[in-house]
Amino acid sequence: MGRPRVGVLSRRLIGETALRLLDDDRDTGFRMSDLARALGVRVSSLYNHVENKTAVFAEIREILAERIDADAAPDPRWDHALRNWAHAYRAAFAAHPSTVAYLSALPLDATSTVGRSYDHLASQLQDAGWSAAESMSVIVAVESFVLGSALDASAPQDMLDPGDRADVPTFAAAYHARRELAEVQGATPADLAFTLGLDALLEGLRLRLGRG
Amino acid sequence: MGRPRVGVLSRRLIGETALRLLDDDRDTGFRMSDLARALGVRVSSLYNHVENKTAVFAEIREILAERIDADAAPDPRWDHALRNWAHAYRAAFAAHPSTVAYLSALPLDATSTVGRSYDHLASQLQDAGWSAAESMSVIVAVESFVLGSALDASAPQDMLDPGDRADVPTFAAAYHARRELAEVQGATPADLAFTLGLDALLEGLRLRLGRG
DNA sequence: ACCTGAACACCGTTCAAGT
DNA sequence: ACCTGAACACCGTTCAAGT
Repeated sequence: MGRPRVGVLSRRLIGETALRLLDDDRDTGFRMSDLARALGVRVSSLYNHVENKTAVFAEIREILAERIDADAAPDPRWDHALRNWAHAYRAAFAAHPSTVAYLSALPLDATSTVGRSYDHLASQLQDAGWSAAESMSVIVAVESFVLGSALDASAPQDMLDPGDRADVPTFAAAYHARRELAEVQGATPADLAFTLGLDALLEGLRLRLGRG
Repeated sequence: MGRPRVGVLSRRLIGETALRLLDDDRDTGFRMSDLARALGVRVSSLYNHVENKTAVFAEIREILAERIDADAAPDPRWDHALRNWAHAYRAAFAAHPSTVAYLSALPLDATSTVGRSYDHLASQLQDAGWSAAESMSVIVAVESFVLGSALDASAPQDMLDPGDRADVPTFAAAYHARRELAEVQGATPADLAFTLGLDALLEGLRLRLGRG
């Protein structure tokens, strides 16, 4: 066949296709051969655009990072801006649960888009009175919470279910109470923990800033 | 060879050895063949004790969970108990950074030891005035933060380094300020974010409970 | 009940050949 | 510059044979 007249592949297209495959089949991940088939191409062609499979995941993260950056509504109040960012961040993962396990394993890096989000938030935090060093810690702390919550949310629903274990009665009761409360509120149990935790975290941060 | 007079392998021993291998070589993970060699045994022997490689990771988690449960100092004050648990949790991961990526990908489950920790904490939280449903959310929120922070801490030190990028000046300055502050305090940047975030989270939770 | 050796299966990656 | 086909390499897992 040789080189096609018009380029059929690109790093971005490969990433988008891989993301779609992950969404379609939550359990099994994707194989490079799946990816090639979905793109109407042979496996070896992929390697003209990505170094290896890890680079495909990195591209997926870049795609999600851009979405987060675009979706996070700016707000003049630093705590609201942080909250919006956290919600957009988590929503991106919630829309693609099966990516979480792969992306969280990739060490965070300062890719272009991620770096830009950091830059905006750091400015705003420092304007509000946080020191330069603290502003980084605040961002990383919120991001850590979001990532951990996304991992929790991506786990199978009944993964914590104590079932009929008699040795942990309080845990079992609390587990079912949380599940029922979530159902009533039309949310998932993971949503409840995320909202509760994020609100508490931001409240604690406000308080700390207020104290100087 | 056939069956040895005295059993040389066990699920626990396999897990402990795998944990040691992960500690020794941070980058590459371990192969089942590495594990067998370290145990003085052939690969196929392992499968008499573990179903597959994932089960080895599950055993590692069980080992760490027991350590966390043993190390978390109880305290009559619910917020201190939570804080001690969070610190023990993170310390376990800090001692074995290369496990974090693997274990965080394993969905949380209610293994015996983890379930027991949950049970104790849930009791204490409810005694302090949290509802049953809330007590679960509080525990999950704190655990999510710890896990996310552990992922952050396990990433290479300079992974966020914006380097000489001119497009993100505030981020770059904040990044270096945090690094210097950490050095002065004899901690890692990840430690600073963890402590700041955990304190804020607990402070926010105290406040929320106080408000009813 | 449990270790061994050999084979299998799967899949990521490489590379010379082609246009 | 980029797709193809074929081969390679690595490694997790299985299983009949042995004690």
